[in-house]
Amino acid sequence: MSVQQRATLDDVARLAGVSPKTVSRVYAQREKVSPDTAERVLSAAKRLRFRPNSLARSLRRGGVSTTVGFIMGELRNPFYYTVASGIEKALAAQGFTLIVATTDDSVEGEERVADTLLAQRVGALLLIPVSDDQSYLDGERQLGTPVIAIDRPARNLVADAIVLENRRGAVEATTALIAGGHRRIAYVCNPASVYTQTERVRGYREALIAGGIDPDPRWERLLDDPTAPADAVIRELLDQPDPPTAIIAGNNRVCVGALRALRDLASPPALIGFDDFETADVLGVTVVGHDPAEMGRRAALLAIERMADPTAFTTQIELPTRLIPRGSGERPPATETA
Amino acid sequence: MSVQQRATLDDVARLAGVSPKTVSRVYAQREKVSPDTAERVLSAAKRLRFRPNSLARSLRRGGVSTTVGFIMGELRNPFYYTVASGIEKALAAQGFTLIVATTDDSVEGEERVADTLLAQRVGALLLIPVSDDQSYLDGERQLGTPVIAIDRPARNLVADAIVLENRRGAVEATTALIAGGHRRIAYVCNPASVYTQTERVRGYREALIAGGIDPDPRWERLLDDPTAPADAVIRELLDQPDPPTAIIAGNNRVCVGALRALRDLASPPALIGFDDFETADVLGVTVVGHDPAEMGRRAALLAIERMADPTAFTTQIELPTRLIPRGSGERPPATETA
DNA sequence: TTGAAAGCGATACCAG
DNA sequence: CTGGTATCGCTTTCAA
Repeated sequence: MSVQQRATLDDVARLAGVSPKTVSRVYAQREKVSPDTAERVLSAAKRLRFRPNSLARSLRRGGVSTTVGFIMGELRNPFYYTVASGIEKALAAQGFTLIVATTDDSVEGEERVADTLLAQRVGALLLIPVSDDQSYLDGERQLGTPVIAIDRPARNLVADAIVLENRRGAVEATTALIAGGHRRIAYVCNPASVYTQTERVRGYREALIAGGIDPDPRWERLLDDPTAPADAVIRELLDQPDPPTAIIAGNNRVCVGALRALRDLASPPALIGFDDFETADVLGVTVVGHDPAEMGRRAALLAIERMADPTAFTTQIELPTRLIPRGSGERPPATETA
Repeated sequence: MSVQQRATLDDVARLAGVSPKTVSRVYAQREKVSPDTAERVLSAAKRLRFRPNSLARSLRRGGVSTTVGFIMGELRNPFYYTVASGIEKALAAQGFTLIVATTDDSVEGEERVADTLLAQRVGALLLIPVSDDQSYLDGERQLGTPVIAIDRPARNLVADAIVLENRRGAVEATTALIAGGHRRIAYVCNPASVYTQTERVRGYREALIAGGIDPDPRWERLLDDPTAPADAVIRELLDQPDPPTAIIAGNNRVCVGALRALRDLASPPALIGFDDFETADVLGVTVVGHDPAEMGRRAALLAIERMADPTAFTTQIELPTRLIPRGSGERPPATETA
């Protein structure tokens, strides 16, 4: 079984009886070639099963890269992959391909995979920051590789960012619970020391104060322990005297954990989750929803724009959230004397 | 704001006072360089923020590609992205990067993105076949690019495949329902004309016959209409006289649809889904589970193996499924006279 | 409209 | 152990 050679541009040129450059022109958009020769070239290319090598094309200094890198925590997280899906679609529509790399949400992982991606000479780098310091990317940025942070802004780095209106979303959820008659409203999240959560916690507290309620640490569970199971945390929260009558889950992980903890309760507290998830409607879970795919799409479009002009000013784009009532958030507080 | 140049291997060589080839050796594993010069080179590289260009490295004829392409239907489908996650992890562990491309489950899409990926000179191509003819990849395979089909075998192409024991899983589910006293057991899937479903339907029918029950078209809904909402199909199924007392959902989409249709029923039929999903335990759904991440991992490992030796014989690997009882599948048939 | 020659960044071959 | 030289596949001047 003989392994043949791959046909190159020169092979095509030879067969078509033209110069390599002419073949190149045929494949380059908006370069003039007489229709006659173009056809000769194309048929030769077809005969040889020629496929232009985009590696070689990108090699040239300042050559156009056709790839974009995306660094994410892990592919199994619904939020992450939905963002990835939005990115991929938007890129593909413009002829770019997506290289994904995951960090397992670890700080070392982030820098390591960034290195790999940059070695591939991606035209732009999209990332959901894990580390609280992206200054290691500054050299690359100065070299002209645009960096776009998603979901949380980059730290110590000039970069565009696409984030959510986290604070506003939290205010809306909290206000709705207050309007529903709740006074003891808990907020649970894990991890807590990330941008999205600090913003959401801030909104939660602001809304409490606006509603005439003093924020109380007893109702806050701001964890930073990847191993802490959310359902256990929720159970502990509800086991205290004077338990909260409503819970806001800071992300979908915690929300699913809360569902596990609440499923067997006779009169469960109200529950509002952050981030929508596929079976939330079946489960009747009220959430602060947003559109992760749209985040990805916007990030990809911005990346393409920046690749065209890396010197432009960077911006931070905030995407809206909206409260989606499905039942769990509309439960009234259990009557005290029941 | 001046855009600087990226440091090259030659720059590093110049600064370290050695030849380019020596720098190259430092970065190539298992090439002998005196520790003294190696250190000089590395410090020079660091000063210049040098990052080897893997594009240039792969350009050389027979050069080692560091990328693997994965063609999938769409990134939002839990099954697909879990597979992708397994692939990515396994690849990253060995220094490869993953390029993903999605087809929106369309036949034209598959060939189009395969083209893009091959233009990137991926070292191997993994795909979940959509088209029923992958012969368009044969040229590339002969050129030495291994192709690995996941979930369903490739058609008209010599390629490795990693699939599930679909038939066995369907037999197990059906047999369990029969053992539970069910006689009218429905099977619903959409799309139906894909390998996994034809296998599962076959297993379903075999198990019925083995249990002394004649397969009956009235209980089969083998759809091929992407727009048909699963919940409507289930409702229609249950509305007929003499409705089934148990339903097997051929994939997770249909299963979630079934949940929507069944949620308000007083005495819902038993339900077993194919494919596990995140909130299945919360919802108490019995499923024929498997491990999509493991499929991805195995596919990636096989790809790496084949890249090292593309002339090896191809194989088909079957991965096990297992019935996970969670309640919905254990419901007894409603008493006829209730 | 077409072609010749140089070069992108790294590696392999063969000497030293 | 180290260094020249050709080369991978394509694109960009600059001429013709």
